[in-house]
Amino acid sequence: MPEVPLPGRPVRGSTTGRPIMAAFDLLGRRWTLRILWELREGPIGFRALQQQCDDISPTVLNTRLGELRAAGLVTQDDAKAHQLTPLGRELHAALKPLQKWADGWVREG
Amino acid sequence: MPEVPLPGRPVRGSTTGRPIMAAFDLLGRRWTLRILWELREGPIGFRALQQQCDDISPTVLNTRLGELRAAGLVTQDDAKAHQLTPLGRELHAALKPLQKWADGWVREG
DNA sequence: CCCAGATGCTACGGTTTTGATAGCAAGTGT
DNA sequence: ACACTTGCTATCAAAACCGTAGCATCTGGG
Repeated sequence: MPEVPLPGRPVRGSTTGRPIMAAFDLLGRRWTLRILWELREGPIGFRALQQQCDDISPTVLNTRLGELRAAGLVTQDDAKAHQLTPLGRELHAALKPLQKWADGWVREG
Repeated sequence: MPEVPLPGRPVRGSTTGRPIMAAFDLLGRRWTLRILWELREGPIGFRALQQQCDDISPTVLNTRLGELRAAGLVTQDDAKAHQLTPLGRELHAALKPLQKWADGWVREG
């Protein structure tokens, strides 16, 4: 896995360690936002999640899940199902305004 | 420029045209979130913006600015300075909760 | 027990994105 | 005229991403 961004440490594109920069690095990777989004309904298996994500390639899905786990946003239970941690759920909540914005984008853009 | 995501049309990773999916595609490209963030203080020239963004390569910066313009989030004035449109400012506002979340990430993660 | 099908992933190779560096054309100041 | 800045493009290399195949494990019959 190519270096997981965490707050308090330098990340791709910023050496300051500012948390928002770590978030930008993490979320600026393809599929990351989408995966977080699709995890909102609770625990889900690898293949089911893959389908929810429009058949994302298993390579990338697995990489992203690893990053999200390392970042403390996702866990995997005994049955191998993936789900959001409390922290992950908070992030999902923080993305709600984004959805609202996107809906407005249609009309204005 | 490789296909700018817009709401209402298929994008990378989703054919539904759902606005949030277009947003995920756009924001899931490297540097996009950061650039929006650094534009918050008003009009800024290309090279100054480049420096704000930790010396992002001009190739990518220019590509991203083009995408953001096509998406209606950024404009360029007569003096070539780049700035957020009203829509862009709304998006920036919608990202505020993300910053707040990131600050909490430090403590919990 | 044996087989078929499902599940969680990993290996591999090719394509696309991203990036570093150099540098040009136009504008500014002196 | 001259140096310097600014906005950006060209070129090539590195990294990320993707599609496909397939292996190992598990589950549910029969």
